Amino acid sequence: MPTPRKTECLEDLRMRILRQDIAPGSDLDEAALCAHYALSRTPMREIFQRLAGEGYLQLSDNRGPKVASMDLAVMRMFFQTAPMVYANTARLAAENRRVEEIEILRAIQAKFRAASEAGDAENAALLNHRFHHQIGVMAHNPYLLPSLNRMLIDHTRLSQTFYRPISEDDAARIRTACDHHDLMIEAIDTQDMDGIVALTIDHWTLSKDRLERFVAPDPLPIEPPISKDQTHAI
Amino acid sequence: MPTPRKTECLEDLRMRILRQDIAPGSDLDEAALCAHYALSRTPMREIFQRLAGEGYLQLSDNRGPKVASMDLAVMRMFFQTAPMVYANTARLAAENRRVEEIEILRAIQAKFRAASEAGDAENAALLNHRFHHQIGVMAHNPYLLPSLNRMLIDHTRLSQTFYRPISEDDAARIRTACDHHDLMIEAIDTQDMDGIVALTIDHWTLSKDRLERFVAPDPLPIEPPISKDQTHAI
DNA sequence: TGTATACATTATGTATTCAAAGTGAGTCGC
DNA sequence: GCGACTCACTTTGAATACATAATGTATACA
Repeated sequence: MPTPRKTECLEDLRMRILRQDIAPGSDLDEAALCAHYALSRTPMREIFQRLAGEGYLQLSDNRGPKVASMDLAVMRMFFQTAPMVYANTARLAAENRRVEEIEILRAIQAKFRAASEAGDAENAALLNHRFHHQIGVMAHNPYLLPSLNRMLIDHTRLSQTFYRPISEDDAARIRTACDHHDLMIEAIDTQDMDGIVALTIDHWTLSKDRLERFVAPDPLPIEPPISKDQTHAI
Repeated sequence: MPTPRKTECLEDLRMRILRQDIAPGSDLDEAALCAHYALSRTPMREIFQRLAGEGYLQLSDNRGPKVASMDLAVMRMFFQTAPMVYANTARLAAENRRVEEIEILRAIQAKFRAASEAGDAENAALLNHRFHHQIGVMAHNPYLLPSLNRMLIDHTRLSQTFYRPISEDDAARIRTACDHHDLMIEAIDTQDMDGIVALTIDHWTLSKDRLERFVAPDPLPIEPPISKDQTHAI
């Protein structure tokens, strides 16, 4: 393993992007990050390359790295693609999961329930991410996993406000979502293919409605508001 | 743009992996590649990082990079996942394509037809790759594209023998596949959603049967033949 | 006063050097 | 004679030094 600071930096940057602590579309300052994590430029640039490969960053030549943006055209694709990717990975997870992996999923869910019931919105969103990522791992499908991971990045960024209940109706939604997770674990455990697909669609539909309310362009758009990429509105 | 040698090296390594010129599962010699492409270790390692992000290579700590392997467990997933990914990206391409992109697709198809009719198996496989990649680009869906690209890497590696007709029956298949491409272009052009999905499934079914015949584990397996990852046979 | 060009400064890309970890061969002890 | 340990060597990771390209500012000229 390389220096622990490198791993730490990698994890930390991922978390900060997922929490929108670093805003979508914003530029990263290589020198500042090097100083902050006490790393030289070489490992820092390796981290950038890796995060770009995972979909967190975008790299272009002779430019600093930029956090993946979430413009309206992309968001439209997000809502169009998510149910398919989620349903298929969940089905594969039920098919291919190993018993020891189910315990990992249960452990994540326990933490998720605790965080969401405690009103810890930030950690709830992150643990929800880990829950669905674990399902992706359990699918044992190297082709679908990169797509799922990209969906989850934006899903988690969008859901930053999701677990911060405003109305009693919102709180009820969160409880339902949490119960969904338990049911999903059982369906995966018993390899109930039809069940897991139906549950996943229900789970998606629940969050979809609320997520759509928070869809907005990047906080401080870098590109001009009207570009040829944004031909469709949501 | 960085030094042209770097771009050249990146492209060349991709091609060599797709052609199975570098076998799946084999290790890459950093020093040898640096010498060959007249690059120092820093840009070469950036290339490795990037290729790993795209799914061509696998990196692990304190080890040389390894070409993505194609063991039986993975191949099973390949055949299970491909129709879904292909059909969905094709449908999205028909929906979201821009007119100027169709011309690019036609140009690739012209070259593909020439190569396949000339019996140039290697270039036919590579141009087929570019054709389907372009459809992926035209889908304008950043979530699905990484999955499509990973599928295409293995599809192209598997199909190395596909365009080298043995029987007249094989030759007929290739002609059919080529005609499919033309029909697909038209369906995308006219935004015929149902048409493009049906065509894509047909196209997949055609190649599937022949691909399955060539499924084999890595030429020189590094891992022992029986590992806990290979619980399923095809 | 506006624009264009040249120069300075910053930021990005590459090469080299240094450090640490893994690997293999040889030898010593049992 | 077999096994384990040590030392040398090879390979990988990190840091620094160097080169090149991009950007912004200032000045000169129209």
